[in-house]
Amino acid sequence: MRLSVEQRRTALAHAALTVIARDGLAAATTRAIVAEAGMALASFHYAYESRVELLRDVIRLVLEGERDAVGALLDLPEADFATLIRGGLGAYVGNLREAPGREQGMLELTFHSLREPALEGMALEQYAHYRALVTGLLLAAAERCGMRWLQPVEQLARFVVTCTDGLTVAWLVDHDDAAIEPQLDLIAAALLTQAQPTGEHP
Amino acid sequence: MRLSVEQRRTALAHAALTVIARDGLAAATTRAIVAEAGMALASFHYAYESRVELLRDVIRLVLEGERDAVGALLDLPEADFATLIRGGLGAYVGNLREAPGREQGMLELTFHSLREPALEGMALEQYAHYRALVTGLLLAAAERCGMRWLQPVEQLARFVVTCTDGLTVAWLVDHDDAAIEPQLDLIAAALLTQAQPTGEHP
DNA sequence: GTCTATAATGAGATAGAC
DNA sequence: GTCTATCTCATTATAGAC
Repeated sequence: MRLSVEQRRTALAHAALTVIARDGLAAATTRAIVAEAGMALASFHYAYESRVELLRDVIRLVLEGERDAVGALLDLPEADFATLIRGGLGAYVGNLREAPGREQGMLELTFHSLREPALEGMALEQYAHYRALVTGLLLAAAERCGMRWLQPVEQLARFVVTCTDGLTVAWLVDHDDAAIEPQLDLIAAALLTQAQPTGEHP
Repeated sequence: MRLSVEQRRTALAHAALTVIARDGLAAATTRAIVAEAGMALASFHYAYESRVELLRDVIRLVLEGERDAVGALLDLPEADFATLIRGGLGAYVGNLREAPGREQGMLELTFHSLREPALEGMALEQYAHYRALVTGLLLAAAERCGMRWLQPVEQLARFVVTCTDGLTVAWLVDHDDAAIEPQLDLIAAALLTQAQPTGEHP
């Protein structure tokens, strides 16, 4: 069948993400990727200039997917503020447990971006995106519950991303579910100290 | 000059660590490592069975170095508890700023260990070591100030390692020194809520 | 547009002279 | 023990037939 360059690029980026999540970035050679996509090796270079050009698209692909996933979350359930915050953190861990290879793959891509000149700026873009998403969630949660944040939300979002990154590494290393819980409690408590009722919803 | 196998292994592990910190794990080929060590390629395989066998030694080398470095820290200065905790976190960030490539390299090694069957268990060993070191520091700080921890110190140590990992990723991505500070404050505050005076030092 | 075949390079590992 | 030279394999990328 005949595919447009755009279709081929999309298919390859998806295949690459699959391979990266399953086998790691180092194993995501062009050969492994085209095998996953069911294409001939030459088709890769017809669609992409080089492997790093594909990796840029992989990162952007994931960021788009996350925006959609978080967008669906913005319709927050009825719950008290503490439950909402703690539940949000728990939801991230749930996602991590469901797709650990994917989270590890994204961190591998981040580190690779930091070493590879051709990917300069991609890690920054990635993390600016993460923080923007969390900022949106923190604002939505506060509004939902008539609370306001006591320091710039961007700072708190950065703290949340820091914590989720750390939790990701820890869980990937030992898969210790029980050990995650008290950490989530500590993080949630730290966030709660940075919020107070607006007074508009008495 | 003639070197014993042991001397050669040590020299190669040190050279490997240098290359990994400077250029990344992916660039730490056997060729790059022997070049750094000023050896011939064949000498590598005289000392080591394979590349992964060397990587095991690299991880162990770093862990030993950290034990020594932390050992020197255990003689804690006279200071109030909050200052000590906050200062300890700040010290880690200082180390990160001084040797960012090294910290990135260690995370790359961790992820590589998780993907490479021949390195199975190394990541666990690495993180058990990190947590043990932090546990020692937390206990020493509490004792120094007549405080006791309100939950198992191992849990708190795990939380600290989680946070430092997250901070490492964040700082490696954007090198934003200013943005680190409020996060350290949040983390330190979270820890302080988990300690109280023993009453033995009133 | 798609494929097979192949170039060009760099990797880990080894043989064998000294 | 140490070296040069080489093997073998996997990689990215390209040429050129269809």
